[in-house]
Amino acid sequence: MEISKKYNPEVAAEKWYNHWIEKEYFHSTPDKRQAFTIVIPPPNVTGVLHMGHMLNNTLQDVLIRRARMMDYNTCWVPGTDHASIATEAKVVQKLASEGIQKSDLTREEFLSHAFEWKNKHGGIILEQLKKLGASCDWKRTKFTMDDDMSESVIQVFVDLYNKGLIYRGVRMVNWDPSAQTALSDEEVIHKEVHSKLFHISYNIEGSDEKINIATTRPETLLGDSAICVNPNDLRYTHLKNKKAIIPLVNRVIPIIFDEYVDMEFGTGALKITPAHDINDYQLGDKHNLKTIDILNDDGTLNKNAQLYVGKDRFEVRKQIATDLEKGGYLVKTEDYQNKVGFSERTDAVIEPKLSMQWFCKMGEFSKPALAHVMNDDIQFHPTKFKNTYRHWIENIKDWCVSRQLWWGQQIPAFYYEGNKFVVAKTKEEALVLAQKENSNITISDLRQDEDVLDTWFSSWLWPISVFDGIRNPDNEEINYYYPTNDLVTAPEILFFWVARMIMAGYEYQGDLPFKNVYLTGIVRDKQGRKMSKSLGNSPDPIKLMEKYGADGVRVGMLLCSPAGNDLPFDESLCEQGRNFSNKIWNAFRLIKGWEVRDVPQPDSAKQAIIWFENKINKTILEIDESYSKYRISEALMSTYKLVWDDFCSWYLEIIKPNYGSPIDTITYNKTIEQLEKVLKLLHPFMPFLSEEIWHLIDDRTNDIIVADWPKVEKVEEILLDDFDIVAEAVSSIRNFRKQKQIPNKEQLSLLVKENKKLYRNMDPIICKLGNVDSIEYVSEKPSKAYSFMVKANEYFIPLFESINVEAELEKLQKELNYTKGFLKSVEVKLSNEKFVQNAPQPLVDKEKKKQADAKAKIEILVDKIAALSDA
RNA sequence: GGGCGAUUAACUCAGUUGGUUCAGAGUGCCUCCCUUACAAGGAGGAAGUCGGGGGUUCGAGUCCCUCAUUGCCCA
Repeated sequence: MEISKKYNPEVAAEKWYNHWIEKEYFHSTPDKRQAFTIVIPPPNVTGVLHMGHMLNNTLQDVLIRRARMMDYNTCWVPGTDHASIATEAKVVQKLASEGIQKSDLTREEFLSHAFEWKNKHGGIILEQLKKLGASCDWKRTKFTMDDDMSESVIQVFVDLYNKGLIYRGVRMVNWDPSAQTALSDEEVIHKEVHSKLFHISYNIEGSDEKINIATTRPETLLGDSAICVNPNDLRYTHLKNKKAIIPLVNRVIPIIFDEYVDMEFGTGALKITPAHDINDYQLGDKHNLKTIDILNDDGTLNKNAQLYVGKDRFEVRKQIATDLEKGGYLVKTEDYQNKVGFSERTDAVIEPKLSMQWFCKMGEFSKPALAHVMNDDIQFHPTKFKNTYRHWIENIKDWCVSRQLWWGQQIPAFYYEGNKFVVAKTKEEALVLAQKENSNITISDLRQDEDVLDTWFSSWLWPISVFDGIRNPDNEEINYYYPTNDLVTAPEILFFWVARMIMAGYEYQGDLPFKNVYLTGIVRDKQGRKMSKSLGNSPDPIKLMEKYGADGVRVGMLLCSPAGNDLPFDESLCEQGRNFSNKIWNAFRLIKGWEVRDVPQPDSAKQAIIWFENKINKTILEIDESYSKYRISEALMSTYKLVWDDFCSWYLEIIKPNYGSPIDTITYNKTIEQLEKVLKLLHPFMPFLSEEIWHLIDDRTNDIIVADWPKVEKVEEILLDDFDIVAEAVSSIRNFRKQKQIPNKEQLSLLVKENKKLYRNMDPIICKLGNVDSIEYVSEKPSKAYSFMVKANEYFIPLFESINVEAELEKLQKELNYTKGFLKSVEVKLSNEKFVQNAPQPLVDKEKKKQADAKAKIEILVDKIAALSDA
């Protein structure tokens, strides 16, 4: 069979993915084994695959594939969320391009357009994940607005309402005038902006005096209810009981006193606009001020403003500044930097707005959510996020769960007789409740709340609702798969999502939703910028996979992504991944190319096998350790080095038969055995390549995807140390060849003066790799020879030409100086009484041994130098 | 403004409860080699006063204080 010189990933990928699906390896049903569950962070239906998804889902796939090999019943549930604001915006936009306004449609008509859009675009990311090799249980694919999922959401809303944990109330909310909906605090991004601070003077009623205030939002003065100063501010004490007159509209407002006002800031006088600023609102509440809302939902001014009615808030800001100046009210304008909230979805400037919304109380929920993270029932990786989490939970505010949109679950509150309402799963149930109040009410009198629920109000139930645990809390699946094991997500949504899932988990299952939370970094470009569509700095993951293979990209992503650290992405990482694929491919090609015959096994091969078996066991220990700490990049690096350095560079080079010669059966079989172990370790990282080679090794029906994860056997550390000595000797011989320009083909002899007992079994390895014809142990150093040392032992390569005495002396002198320095540092320690007294005994003994070793070595070096100098 | 991190080689990062001369890995860089698995490769090599300053200790990259720089979260 002819095997291509380079690995072709595309063929293998498609072939094996289809094979795995056919064999239903990804599909899980409860059985006797232990479950290992991951729920995907549902990507948004509007999206396409980006590098963040690649990283995130590669990690999940690695965890799930390893668990599968460890014989867990693995279940990775995929799905998407409906992303109400983003999706509704897209649908509105699409309709607009067809000349249809949302306002022209009924709710039902709009939703049918939205579902049509979702059916067309909603599955893109999941399809793309298949290219990556994601081993999700596709039969379980969920969408947050599937009927059963929506039912769960509504059920929870009703339940929490009945428990008194959901209420309706007028509150200051974050209003997105572009999407025309309220947002939760978490959806507001505060950004530093350059703005202007306007100093405006208000006349005092019945006096010539004026009072100056400073504001970044002069247009809001039309909604002012008071001016507030600090009672301790001597500049203003005389204004008690006075009133001020709002410029331009000449409305009279009181001057009030409150220590809230910072005397140092601006003029020390603050205009109070309770309808348009959260702090002002609280002050207004305290002082019983009028609330004058001057804005329409779209950000234009309404008739309460009296002036500029119908104009946009930003336009008015410019206009009013001019008008104030004309009227002599504008004292000065200065440049100012402040933070302004923007909508996460639409990037519109957020308007604090008073409105009637639904809220979910967080107080009780937050208690278990905090406790179980702090006591590590739920572990965060890396742990540093516990602090951030605690800080947020401890300062949590009630969650605004209503959105003024149509795309989502409509709030199951039904109004009648004006503002009276009942909350129930269906209109029919609502009627029953309403009729208890008034038996004359008919179903047509009931009007359902127009608003929908926040998308996160769906997502927070995700680990439960995908197993139908809300509607059927005791069903077989939820009992089997819940709690899930690992959650892999971005720190950005720690509060949005992770915290709330924990709350929902304890509320509805009385248990944690997952045991481990792996927080990934953010994928950035080389310049450290976040990857975004607008910057166009994100590579197309599909193209990357075409270029480097899915395995190559997976390795590239993981190589540099320690948990919680940002990942400065560079294509060269995928290149490294591809090169690694190729390296493995060629190692396999080498092995497969050998003719196998019943010939005697060389000693070198025998020793190499013993060594590599220990080496691989040691590495498996390291890898398992790394996995248990969720140090996935370290697990990969250990695997990478095992393959490249230990297996390819050392092991294969040792057992490789001479060109044209066959390999003996024992060595060949052992080598295949080692290769198979290596492939298993590789499988979570490189599923396609490992499966491909697995089947090229042997025509077989069992697949590596469900093979057993290698078990660690005993590690003989001493053998590993011995090999290190051998390796060092080989390197020294290679160096010597290089210096003397002696080709590898030319055989050398090696003499060893053994000052410390060596394990000679591995000598054949030195012969093989160094092309040494014999190793002779001597008690006297030969006169004409190149020499090097490994530990305390001296090695000599006899020379016919004379050696370069000067160079040799220099080399020896250098080593002598180093060793003397070393000895000195050890002796300083040992002569320090406090060290000898305080340090643990084994450490002191170690130091003594070091001292003795160094002394012995110095003696040898001094001898050698003397001998050379004489010559 | 409040909180939490980070700062180790040119780059990205390890460095476990302080204890071998301890400063490490991968990549990149430099030298040599198209040798019969792989040039997407091989064999070697150089590279850092562990951000600055103080302190605790027999001993500090590791613990404490402080300053600087930087990132994230929240207001």
